[in-house]
Amino acid sequence: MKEQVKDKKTAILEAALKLFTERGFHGTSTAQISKDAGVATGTLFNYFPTKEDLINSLYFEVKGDLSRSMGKEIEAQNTFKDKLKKIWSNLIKWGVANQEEFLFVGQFCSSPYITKFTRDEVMKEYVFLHKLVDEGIKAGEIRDFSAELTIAMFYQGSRAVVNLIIDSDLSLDENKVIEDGFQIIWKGLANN
Amino acid sequence: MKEQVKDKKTAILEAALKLFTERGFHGTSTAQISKDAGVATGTLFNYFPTKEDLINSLYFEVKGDLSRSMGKEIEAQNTFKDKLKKIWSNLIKWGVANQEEFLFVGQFCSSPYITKFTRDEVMKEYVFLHKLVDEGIKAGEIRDFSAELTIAMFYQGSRAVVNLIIDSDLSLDENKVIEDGFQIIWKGLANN
DNA sequence: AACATAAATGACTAATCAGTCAATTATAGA
DNA sequence: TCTATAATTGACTGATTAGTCATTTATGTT
Repeated sequence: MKEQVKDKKTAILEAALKLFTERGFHGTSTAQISKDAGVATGTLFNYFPTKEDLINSLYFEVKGDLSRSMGKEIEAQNTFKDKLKKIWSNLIKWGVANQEEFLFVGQFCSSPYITKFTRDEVMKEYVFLHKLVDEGIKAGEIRDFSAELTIAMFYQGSRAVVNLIIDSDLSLDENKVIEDGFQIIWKGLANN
Repeated sequence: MKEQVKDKKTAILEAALKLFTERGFHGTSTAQISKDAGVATGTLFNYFPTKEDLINSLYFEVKGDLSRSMGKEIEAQNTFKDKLKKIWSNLIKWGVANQEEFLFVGQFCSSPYITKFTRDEVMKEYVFLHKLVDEGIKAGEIRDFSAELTIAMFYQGSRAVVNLIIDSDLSLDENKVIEDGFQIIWKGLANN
């Protein structure tokens, strides 16, 4: 794929991300996306046959980025607790640094425009978290609740913290609330 | 307001709830809402001057219902922990029993179609939770993190549990996961 | 029954939508 | 430079949209 081609495709995806997040799927016209991206309406449909293809591609890209960020530097952590803490701060820092993407994922994770295929593809990238939690339970590091419940509480907790940081005025100490949040979730999950 | 009048208004709100949840704000036409509600398109605009008025009324109603359900039988609980536990199970049971409403609130809580006025009106009903948490902190029942963080973790945790119950097959023991979830969040928040 | 008022109707409109396609422009190899 | 192919364009279309309004129907009072 040539230089300029990639630029246009990227410009379309970026414009779509911003507009979908601001105004939703049906609230955003393809004409508007094209205009924001600085391309003709026809160009959009060269890269994405339909509007649904566009949002599915976008969802896939964003979730992939989140997944990669989440897993960064995990190997370098020695203890299970440190690994979980790293994932916690990775998740939150990604959300704060990529607020549009964070809101987009929140809005469209259970949207009917995201196909089962896209959902399944995305899921594959999160297997490692499930594995890690299973290991943590087996090793007696965290309490033996279902891994699904554990992951859901952990993930939603991290989203709660991001929302707090986003909504707050600037006086809020970001690192403190990340640390406090982890204290809460870790104490909740840990074995004793 | 007469009997039949209320019926039509209610029918419109119910149809709107279902369709907005399924297909989003712009994805749902007023014609479709009217048709589902069994009224003429003009009738909808007698009760709600614009589509935005409709969704704001709906949001207000649903959030009010959630708020009232959340606070039920709190006075009957003796300890702070029991009060929090009651709120926890009230929140989750409301979500499970009102899945459309639950998804609607999740989708539209940060939507641009909900006005600041509606948001502020809704907020007023949640003051009591903030007060309760403040009291709990003062009494040394729960740890001294910011009330906002505490409430956010608690609320998102309850949503995590509802999502789990909704998505799961029927083999999942609902009461068990409510209880387990509370164990996690309570251990996380409690002082020692 | 006669009247007044309120509620309900659906055909209608101007605007906007996703997606098409014939024509144009840019790129690259010989 | 010539030719072939790929990328880009935007005017266009049939379908759909939120909202209007003149008219009809239902309700309540005397």
